[in-house]
Amino acid sequence: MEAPATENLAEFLQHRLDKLARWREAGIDPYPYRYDATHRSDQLKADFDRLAESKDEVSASGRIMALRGFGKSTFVHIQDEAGQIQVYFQTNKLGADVYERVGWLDMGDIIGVKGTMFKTRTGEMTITATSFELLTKSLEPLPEKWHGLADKELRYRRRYIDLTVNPDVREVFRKRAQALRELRSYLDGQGFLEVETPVLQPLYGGAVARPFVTHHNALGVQLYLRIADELYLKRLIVGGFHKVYEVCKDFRNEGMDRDHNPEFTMIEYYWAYADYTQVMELTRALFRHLAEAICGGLKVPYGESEIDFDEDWPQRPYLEALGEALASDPVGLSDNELAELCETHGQAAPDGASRARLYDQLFKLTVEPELVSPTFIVDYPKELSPLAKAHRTNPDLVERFELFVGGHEIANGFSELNDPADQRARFAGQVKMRAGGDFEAHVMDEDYIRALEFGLPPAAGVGVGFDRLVMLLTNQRSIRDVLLFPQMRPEAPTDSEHDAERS
RNA sequence: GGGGGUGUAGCUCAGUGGUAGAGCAUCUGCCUUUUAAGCAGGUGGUCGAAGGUUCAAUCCCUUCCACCCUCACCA
Repeated sequence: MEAPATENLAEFLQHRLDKLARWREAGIDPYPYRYDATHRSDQLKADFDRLAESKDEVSASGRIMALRGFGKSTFVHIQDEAGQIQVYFQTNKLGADVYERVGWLDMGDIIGVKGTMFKTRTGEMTITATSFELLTKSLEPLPEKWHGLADKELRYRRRYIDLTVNPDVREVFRKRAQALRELRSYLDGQGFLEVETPVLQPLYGGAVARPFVTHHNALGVQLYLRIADELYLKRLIVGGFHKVYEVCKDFRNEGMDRDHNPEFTMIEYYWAYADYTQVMELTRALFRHLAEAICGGLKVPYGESEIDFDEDWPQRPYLEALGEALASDPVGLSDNELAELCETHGQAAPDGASRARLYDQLFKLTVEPELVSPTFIVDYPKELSPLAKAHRTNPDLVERFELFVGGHEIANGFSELNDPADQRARFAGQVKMRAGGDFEAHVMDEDYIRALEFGLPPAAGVGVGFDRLVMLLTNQRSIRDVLLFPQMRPEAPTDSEHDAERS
């Protein structure tokens, strides 16, 4: 165990250990095995009138979050998953011997209480204890009770404390679980089959990103943690499933910021015999369902503004949206002119940037920040999308959409490219970019081409950034606030650990 | 990687080139319907780390570390 940093902490720990010893000396195990409470705190409150009237014996368990002693009586708030309930200990109710043990309790201890319900003079619903048990002794101090734990680093590193003292954090993760549940039931209801595909992949693909690399000893091969599930899910469409989806943990070996964590959750769904207009409609219906289920309505507060999932969701062609923002047709501009525009909009393009890349940068600078209410940007240039099918009316474009909400990209989908020759050519283009130093470009995936040669029916698919969706639904501005344990730099080893490593 | 910020008691935060502060928590005492309990008295600090300047550094300088914000990278 880590040594206490200061005298104060050492003293604190010693006091707790002394009390722990007192329980043991009294023949009581301070870490017993189970406790069966009759009620949760919210149930006691909801059913209070009946319970107070009948004087039925109730029991509850939880962590002591407040403790006020008055000599021969003591008030305690215990907190369970649903909230807090007050407990009242009195000498003449418990007897002097049992009441003495109340003095062995501390903030943070976990106890079980039996008693009956009543209201104090100030009207608070309270259990008056007829007996109680220590369920777990706590040896660490809780943070300050009024301000809670505010330090973000400590909140992320010691999420268990954050969850204990900050109830709204618990609420965010309840909503996250609810969103996932609703998403599954919605897709299941639409006839989608939930599947699981490999996290460890011999080739990575389906997105433009650098992978985490690992090694399998038995096979003696290099493997990659998946960056996307796309190519496996489409193989399943080849295999005859009509509608599949996966809740995918993906891994990308890239920078971290407010919108990016190296591991994150993507929802991908693929629908055979459908095109991108149909998956757009499905995505819209899914998001509206989630907003209603999680937020209780289609108008969702987000920061200073509000996101309205109820309005029509406009579909704006990529080049048209870009053209409007630039006040000239981007197709008619030379690469040099595009690069100059990047500069005038505040950010120079990297040297030798491809045309698609210049478009992309201009789009991010001018169009993307404006897309607060849900908007589909559709029909992207081909170079940006090596897995999307060419547009049925314009061979320079692909049938692809990205959904923007709150200024962030939330979903991305397209009519799937199913012509094996075209796919091979696109992969070849990617391989060339890769040879040119672009480590994020796709690699050639022969097995995937073979699957297409076997025959992928017309299909469309979507990837949804689930963490970002949860950010919208819970009004959080950082991805770290919707991940229970966001990626952090490992803590520096303590001196003792350091010594242990050296010896 | 660039720019900005933060780091002082367990927690939330003040503060100063000359022996370190508050509130809460903690400890002791009093108190049987309290509730940010109260009253009285205590304990608790390598002022993120290492160097430097200085008679003297928590404060000024340099470097480093962690975290936050921002830009870049990143579908």
